Amino acid sequence: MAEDKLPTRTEDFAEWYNQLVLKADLADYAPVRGCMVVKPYGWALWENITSWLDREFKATGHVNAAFPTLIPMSFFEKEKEHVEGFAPELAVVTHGGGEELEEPLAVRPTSETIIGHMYAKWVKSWRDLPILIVQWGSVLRWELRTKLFLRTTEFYWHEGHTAHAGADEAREEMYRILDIYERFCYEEAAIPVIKGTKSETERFAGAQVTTSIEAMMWDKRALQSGTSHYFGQNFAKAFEIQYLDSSNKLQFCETTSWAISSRIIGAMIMVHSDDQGLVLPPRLAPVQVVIVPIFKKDDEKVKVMEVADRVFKELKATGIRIKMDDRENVSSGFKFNDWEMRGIPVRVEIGPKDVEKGSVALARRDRPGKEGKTFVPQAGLDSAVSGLLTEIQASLLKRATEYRDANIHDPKDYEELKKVVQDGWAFSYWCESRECETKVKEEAKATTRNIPFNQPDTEGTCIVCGKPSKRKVYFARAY
RNA sequence: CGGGGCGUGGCGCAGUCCGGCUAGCGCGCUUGCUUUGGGAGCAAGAGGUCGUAGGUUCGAAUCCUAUCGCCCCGACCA
Repeated sequence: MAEDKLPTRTEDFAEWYNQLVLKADLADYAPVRGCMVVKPYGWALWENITSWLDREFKATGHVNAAFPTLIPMSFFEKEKEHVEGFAPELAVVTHGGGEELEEPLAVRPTSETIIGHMYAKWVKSWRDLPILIVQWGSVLRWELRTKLFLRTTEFYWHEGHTAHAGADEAREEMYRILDIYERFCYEEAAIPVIKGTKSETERFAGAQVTTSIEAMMWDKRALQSGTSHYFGQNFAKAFEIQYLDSSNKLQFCETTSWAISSRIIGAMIMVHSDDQGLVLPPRLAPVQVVIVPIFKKDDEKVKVMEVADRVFKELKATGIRIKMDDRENVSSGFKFNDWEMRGIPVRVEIGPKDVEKGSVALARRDRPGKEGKTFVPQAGLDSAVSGLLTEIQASLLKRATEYRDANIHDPKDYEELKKVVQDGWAFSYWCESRECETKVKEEAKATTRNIPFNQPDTEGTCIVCGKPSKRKVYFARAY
């Protein structure tokens, strides 16, 4: 139950986030350290996310499959960078059936290794390619500091794993997926993102190229919201994924992998939500409209409920996800706050006065309180509501985009860079050397987010060392 | 692992220094009546091996010892 107020975002952003997740009924802490329980409301939101992505993946020729949770430890040894990257966060099963295992089994932190092993078995000929498989499930990483949705020991995601005959085709796959992720963020989550390439140090363990979409949260920190990797032949060589090409030569495959996780829910919270609670984009909201009937006496109840039931049916018939709040043990005021906490985009209030006037009160969640409330006629409500949902969706994206753009800076020199990344992002030329990147990380606590695909035509000089440099990068403090 | 804090009904806490009688308070929960257009009121209830295990004592939430767990701050990550 959402019974009292959240701390404001300005007061304590971290605590605002923690309480919001609990009070909006999205998730709860599990009895296991660092793990969360995704509650039905949170899972419904996740299902809306996954079903959109699943449809897009299938539309681009991908198929779903499932691989085991347990992976032989030895698999991780096969790719040098991969093992170095993941060894510190592996959970390992050492016993089974009361006896110690001959070979310990890792609980998958990601599935490149076991899938690579299987692909090696399945691929013989160029005719077997490409393989375009997506696995939906969860993985486990032994994180030191956890936070609901953003970083938990176990988290939910999809991982796409593809194998191709040529490097160009594999690279195209990586970009194709990143485009789907981008489209998801803009069209569904109403989150503006920047597509780009990760620096060498920020790259996925074992990848040749890692691309990402980066989003700015309300506190101006960056959140990597999706990634897509090109492995070249790294994993193919480690796992011997080979095929005979059309001229009967033995070749290594080119592979990719990519993911969006339940972390995206954290992003939606930190981009859109306000001091009243959760704000959800209408396209993903599990409940888009809630009806709150208001009455005192029994005769009022009969009249109000008659209208409320009719409105409910009319709206439901148009395909809107709608809920009737006919609880009688809580006050209307409580319900208003309760649904605002849960982020329902549109609230329809129907009271005795509305019955008389043939109107309803429409409240939009992106403008909380009385300001967002208008009175509209009951006639034609379905189009008014669907119009409002569309408007809210667009307005959230617009607001987030303006906020982000207003907080991306172009510092004149290194001193200014160190200052602006404390409360925003810097977009600066960078020589792409590890030294300059490390310096910024150590002195400003900001990392390179990505080198965007869209670059200015001009060239410049590295913000850190002053050497000529061709491309600009985003520096930001990140989650 | 290093530093700081905390374990007492579902949640948040008081009580611990200085041992004492039926272990309190707020929120939530249950039941009833009155309420309901921006977080309702009254009344009556239910609910606790005081993290765990030893010890000291006539007597332990309180003192001693051990142990477990959790949270926050520093090095990794979707």
